[in-house]
Amino acid sequence: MRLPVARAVEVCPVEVAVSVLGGTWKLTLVKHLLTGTKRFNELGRLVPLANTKTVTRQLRELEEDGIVQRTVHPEVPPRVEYRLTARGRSLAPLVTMMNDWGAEFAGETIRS
Amino acid sequence: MRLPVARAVEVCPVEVAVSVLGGTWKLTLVKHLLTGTKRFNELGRLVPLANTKTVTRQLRELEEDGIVQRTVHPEVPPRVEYRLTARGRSLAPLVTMMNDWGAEFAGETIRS
DNA sequence: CGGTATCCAACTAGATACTG
DNA sequence: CAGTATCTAGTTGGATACCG
Repeated sequence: MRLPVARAVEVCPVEVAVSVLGGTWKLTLVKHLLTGTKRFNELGRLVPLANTKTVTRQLRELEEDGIVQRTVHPEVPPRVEYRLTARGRSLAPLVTMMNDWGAEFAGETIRS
Repeated sequence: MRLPVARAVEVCPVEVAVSVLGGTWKLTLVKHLLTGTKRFNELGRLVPLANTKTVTRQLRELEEDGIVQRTVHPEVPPRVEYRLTARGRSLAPLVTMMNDWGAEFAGETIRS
């Protein structure tokens, strides 16, 4: 995981996407951000199995990769907002497909 | 990674898909299998950065999850073929999207 | 509120060598 | 050919506590 883009693309562009999106919670975070700007603890509540450290790291990597934009509002108490960039919003169809495929898979698996 | 399906789906169906498909080479293997049945070393050559151990494990997990079917032909030398199941073929649109998105991402990233 | 720091367990991945 | 065995390095994730 986290192969440099330049190498990944030589093997296969699919690898690039896996490299950028492959963190355990990344696509779920993107999914929630597709419904609008969110604050840090809001995202944390939406992904209850991940702890703050994990959420922080994955958001920072998404930021580095230009998927997410982080805005700090200098207030007390602090307010930090996360929103998708244009590149992040371009993931909408992909997230929808993964969501549908995952729901289908879970339905079949749990029935059997 | 590799959250049990039953828990993942409670959080979000996207997590299910990530759990099943999130291995570093899994989607690339699926992509190559979409073009037809392949033998073990053929797949290995198509994913040159992964070693045999890694390819083996990821194929086995895909098999457990009903994405890939493994057929051993009792010959000398041995021949083992991997093909997608119906569930595996249902990933075709997803793989295409990831491929296109990855290519786009790499293009933008390398240019800048 | 939105994180960091620390420490630690578990898993992943790779190199290399070997086998039925 | 299609793996397995062994050993090791590196990454991910989690619990808990603390900070500006």
